[in-house]
Amino acid sequence: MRGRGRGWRWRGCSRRAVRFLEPSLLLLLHHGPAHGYTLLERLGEFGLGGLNPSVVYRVLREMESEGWVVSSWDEERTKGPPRRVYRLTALGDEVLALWTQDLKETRGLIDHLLGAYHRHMEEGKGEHH
Amino acid sequence: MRGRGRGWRWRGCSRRAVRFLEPSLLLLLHHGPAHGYTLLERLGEFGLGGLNPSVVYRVLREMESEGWVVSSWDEERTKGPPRRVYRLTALGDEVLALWTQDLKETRGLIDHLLGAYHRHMEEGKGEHH
DNA sequence: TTGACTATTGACAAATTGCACATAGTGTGG
DNA sequence: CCACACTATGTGCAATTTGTCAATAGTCAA
Repeated sequence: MRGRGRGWRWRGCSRRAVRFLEPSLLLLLHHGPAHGYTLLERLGEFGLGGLNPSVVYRVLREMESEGWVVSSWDEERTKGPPRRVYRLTALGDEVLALWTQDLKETRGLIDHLLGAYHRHMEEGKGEHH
Repeated sequence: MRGRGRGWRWRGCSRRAVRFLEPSLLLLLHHGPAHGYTLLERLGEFGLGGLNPSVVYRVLREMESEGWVVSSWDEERTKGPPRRVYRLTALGDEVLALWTQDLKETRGLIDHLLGAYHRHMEEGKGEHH
């Protein structure tokens, strides 16, 4: 059903994207308060473009229920319906720091994997037994 | 319910581990055929120790149904019940190569995120607004 | 008043993951 | 022989996570 090409790649990319959603949002909010919709658009900067808006809004509400961010309705009415403004809390600040630790560990794992792969490729000339 | 400490960390680690399971197994099998149980133990080398065996066996069977590996029962009886021997297929070899590409992309995302974080920390002295 | 665009939310199906237990062979001590 | 520990794999289901579709709602312009 997902022989290789699309299925495989889509699966990998999508799940990867979701994993980086929280730290990306926290980082964006570290620059200052922002609307959900704005965040949604700026996620492209982190390679997370094209995510389903529902997913992003849901994660934002979850982060609020964790106390990492707080939201309030934006008073100034521009075009469109009322918008939520999210801003980082002190806890969210800490969590972002923890996330960077986690990301460093993850990068370490990746480096180890890729290192082992390339070493083995050079030794064995890419042959598998 | 998962205020911060354990819940957060466990969640992150466990899910991360599972994400690296497939490439790790493929890489281990790239060195040569192996039993599921052996693979299970050697996963520690990639920081994936302590995974529930069921999870690993399940992924192995999934990879077989994808055609990335093939298995057969080991004839030589040692201590314990019959064991499956898994070996990589040519397709599995290709998929491993694709996985390394994916891992490199992922590392790129992480680098970008961490880079942005540290740059912003230096500029703004770690203050959030 | 219709349609397009901005913004957010809700509900439910589909996929993934964790866990507890089932099965099964072999070796060891009493 | 029996109980137990250790090796090895597999099954089934509950819990969690993720994807998708549609609902709501305000503004603007033709």
